[in-house]
Amino acid sequence: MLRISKLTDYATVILARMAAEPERRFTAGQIAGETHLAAPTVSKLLKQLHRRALVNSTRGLHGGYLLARPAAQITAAQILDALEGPVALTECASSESHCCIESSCLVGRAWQRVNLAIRRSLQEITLLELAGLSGGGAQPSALDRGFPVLKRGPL
Amino acid sequence: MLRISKLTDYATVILARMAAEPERRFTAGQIAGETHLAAPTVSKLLKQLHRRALVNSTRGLHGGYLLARPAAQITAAQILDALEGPVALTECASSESHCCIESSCLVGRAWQRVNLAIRRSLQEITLLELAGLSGGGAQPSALDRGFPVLKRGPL
DNA sequence: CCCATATAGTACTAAACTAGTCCTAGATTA
DNA sequence: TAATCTAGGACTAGTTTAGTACTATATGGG
Repeated sequence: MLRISKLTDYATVILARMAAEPERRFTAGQIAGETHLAAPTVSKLLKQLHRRALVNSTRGLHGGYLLARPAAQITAAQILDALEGPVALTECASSESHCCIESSCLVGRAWQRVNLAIRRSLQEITLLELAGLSGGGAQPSALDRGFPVLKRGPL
Repeated sequence: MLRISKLTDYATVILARMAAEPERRFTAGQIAGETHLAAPTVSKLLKQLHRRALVNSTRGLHGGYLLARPAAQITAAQILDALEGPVALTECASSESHCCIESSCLVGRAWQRVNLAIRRSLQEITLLELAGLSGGGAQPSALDRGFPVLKRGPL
């Protein structure tokens, strides 16, 4: 039903790999080898993640990539936004669209709210949890505590 | 970020229109005219909705379509399933896929859970709410009561 | 100074999917 | 039996996605 693109999925795999060794500087080739993803694809995605400030990069010999901030501070929503942009569930849910049936459309607002709800849920999921590193501490993760993922509260 | 196809969106528009007059038998042409959607598209979608048992049809003169059950008993999840199938957020979240990086993939399970969470939220939204007909009674809708949309409870 | 190793950015191609159209067949009723 | 409706499938054009290739730029070591 709902889908994220393969590339976005790959990006989470890449970021999860990096999250597992936060101190290590990875080259694109290393990540490709260790995740079994194609090298050019990994490279392309890392560039994009860099542009969106999810990873830091250093060029040249001994260069590579590092997470821009701790995995606990990177959310699923940020990753999706970085790769797929602020696209919405439906076209008319995006900012400046004007679909031609707008006047007779009863549904638009409802989808927007569903959309917002899903966004919120994705904002509560961190890379730490996506990477399966949430630790099992006293503080259960959004994914583990049964569920929100969505928070109660005013829309 | 997340997207449903235009056709799915159209389908909700169609169903919402029908929900507004539950007693009335609509022809495909009427719905097209009243929603400003293209007639062949409406026809195609209604056929599909019929196959998935969301609407009843009668052929012949004075034939047409009716909702198969009250709008309150049709959920957003059912509509999405009818049109887009049980596709999942990622490929590996679907039933019988085996992606080649499975062994080194840390992320799969997490996406599956996110996926499930979103499904649940969609199951709580009825066509009545999508159509903006939820009435404003004493019982606030899933969309209006601030939010779940996701229910607390074990995953 | 020059070369090897990295990332940065852009352009391009092939494949897959989506949206939309058209045509033929079957059912119902006046 | 003719008119009106749905059923089903085939087909086409357009868009999006995934993947590749190429050039430019930065860094550090011999």
